[in-house]
Amino acid sequence: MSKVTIDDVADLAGVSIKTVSRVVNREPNVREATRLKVEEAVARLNYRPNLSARNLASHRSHLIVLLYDDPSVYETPSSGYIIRLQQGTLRACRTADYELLIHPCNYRDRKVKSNLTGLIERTRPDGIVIAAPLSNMPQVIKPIAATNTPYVRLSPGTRSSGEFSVGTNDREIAAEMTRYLASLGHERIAYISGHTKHKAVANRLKGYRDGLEQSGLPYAETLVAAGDNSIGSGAACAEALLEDANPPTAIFAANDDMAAGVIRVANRLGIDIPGQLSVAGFDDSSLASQIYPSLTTVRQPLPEMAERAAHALIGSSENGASRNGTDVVPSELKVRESTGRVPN
Amino acid sequence: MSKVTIDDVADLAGVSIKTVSRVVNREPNVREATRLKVEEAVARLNYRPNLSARNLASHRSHLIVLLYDDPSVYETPSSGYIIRLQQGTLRACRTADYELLIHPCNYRDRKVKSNLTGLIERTRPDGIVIAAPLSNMPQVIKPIAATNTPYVRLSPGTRSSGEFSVGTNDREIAAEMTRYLASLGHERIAYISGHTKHKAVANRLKGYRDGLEQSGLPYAETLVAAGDNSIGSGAACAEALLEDANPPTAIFAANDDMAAGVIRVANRLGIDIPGQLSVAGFDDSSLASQIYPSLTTVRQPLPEMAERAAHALIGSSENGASRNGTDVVPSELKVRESTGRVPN
DNA sequence: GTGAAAGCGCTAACAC
DNA sequence: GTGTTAGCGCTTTCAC
Repeated sequence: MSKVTIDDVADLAGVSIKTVSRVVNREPNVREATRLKVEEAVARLNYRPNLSARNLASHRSHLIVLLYDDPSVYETPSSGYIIRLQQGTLRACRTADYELLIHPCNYRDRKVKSNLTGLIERTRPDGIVIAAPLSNMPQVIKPIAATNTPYVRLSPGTRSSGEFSVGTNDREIAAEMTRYLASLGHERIAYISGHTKHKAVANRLKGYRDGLEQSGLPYAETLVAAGDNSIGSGAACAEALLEDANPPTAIFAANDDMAAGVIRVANRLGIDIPGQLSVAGFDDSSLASQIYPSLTTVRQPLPEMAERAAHALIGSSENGASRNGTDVVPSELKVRESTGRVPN
Repeated sequence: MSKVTIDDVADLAGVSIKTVSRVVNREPNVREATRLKVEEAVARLNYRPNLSARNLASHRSHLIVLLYDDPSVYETPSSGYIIRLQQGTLRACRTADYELLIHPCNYRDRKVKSNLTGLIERTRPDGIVIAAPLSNMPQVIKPIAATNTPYVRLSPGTRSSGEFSVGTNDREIAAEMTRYLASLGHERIAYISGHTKHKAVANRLKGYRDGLEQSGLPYAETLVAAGDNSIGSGAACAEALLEDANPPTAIFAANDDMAAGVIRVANRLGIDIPGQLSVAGFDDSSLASQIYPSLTTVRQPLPEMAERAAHALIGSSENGASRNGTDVVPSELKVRESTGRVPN
């Protein structure tokens, strides 16, 4: 294995190591000819700067941490959710020569704080991307903020000033889905809400109400059931909703897993989807396109959101320019087989 | 944020930095009383050694890389597969104070080699866990081996001497599944094979044949279809198998996605599962328990396998003792709703 | 524009 | 058992 160091490159190029450093770090004040010489030497020797040496000297680690809820605890979030987040973050890291450290973390644990400060002090990441629902938990955010490590929150649910976050249009897209169902003739559209800890998910309920109103449909509490994001809770809510004397003709669940629970119950009860009942989810998890019938849902641009977050972090570590405000990357409706016209 | 260094600890404890280093690294030759003094100072100051400084001085990075097939390319491997691998690797890392770098990698890319050597030269990981199917691809293994970075292959499919790998009993468990189906009275048991690139998956076909033989059933080429691990290919194979004049009563697919494709086709064709057709998969992906009917499948101990692999790597980097041979962690049958007695 | 020297925080090798 | 001295490979001053 080649242990090419900056000295080797400097020797070959006939310059000082400082100049090599300048070229490698794309700093200004290098004559074009010199730059070319150095770049050629770098290529010839296949030189790669040593991350650790770089970090030690520069107090920058070229490391980004992706923080998300530990799926091993309750099997949520779903693996697809995490993988898409990782993909986006990795994309940003790769183009900028940063590495990604993943850190699933259980917010219910008493030791979250020491867990997080330990991680940060050991690895000194240049930035932390915090996925929902951790992104709106004080016990997660506060220890991180206390270390002065830059971070970006994903779908924090609420806006807060002085920091940067990336979200999507949860509320608007939930309204759009509701209007879409109404446009199919549905008048009794039920809603299964998710975990209230997840603020962005809570916004979907508001969107549902907006959508009803925009469609001239009344809001009825009997048409709203409280799930907890799991398949089982979706099934339980569906049973409760469907045994009503005047059952809904469409059910909109705040995530795909719960929608899958609805489909499961409908299958068991011999209710045809979408003939007798339309079902819509949220997330476009891998499940959504794989189950039968495939699920009409909302696709969140998770990779893009994570990529923007990581990109902002990398930018601020490179040139100190930290952004603030909230970037909104719009979600989109994915209409599939599980929704159709209201039965007549 | 505390920037406590080893000097601060040494000062407070009234010893030299070397002694602090010894205590922190659990090296021998420290008097118990001294050790306690130092440990107290470490706790009081909340000292955490700086990873980069450590790495630079010791040529060990306390970093483990998990390498797997890039799912963004063909949506395989499934996200559940990757997440379970990550969980196991993380478990090993966490207990030993190592960090995990994830590296999805596209083996079809011409630049795999420079991609991998670049990663290794930049981060100098103490070890690499290589997931299947990358674990049996020369274009992946060779560049890694050339860098002398310790690695462990997961489910390499074939054994090779002089190195350590962790696998499972693919062949035996596939035979067991086949015998299980036979024990339900099935005599026409079809098999849908997966990607031949994945050697461990190829072993499942051998297991299927073993199982038939052990059950006194003949092997028939017409009952074997070649899929490519995708849902679509499972569906296509199912259609081909089921339109036969004498169709199978059970279909065993080499992975869950293909089994889901079979179920999909059966649903469309109005074939009842498991009443008229039994379906079995392999992997116990999240899909398996979520679809209807839930899938009888094989659960691979992926987290345990990855954990053992990472653990071995960490051990060899700590004390230089590298293992070899193959550890086998057994898979187990998960009998669910999709299999039942043969129709009479 | 470029280079020389200092030092980031730690561990290795060797003294004591 | 414990401390001292050199670096690890880079970036950061600050000269030139």
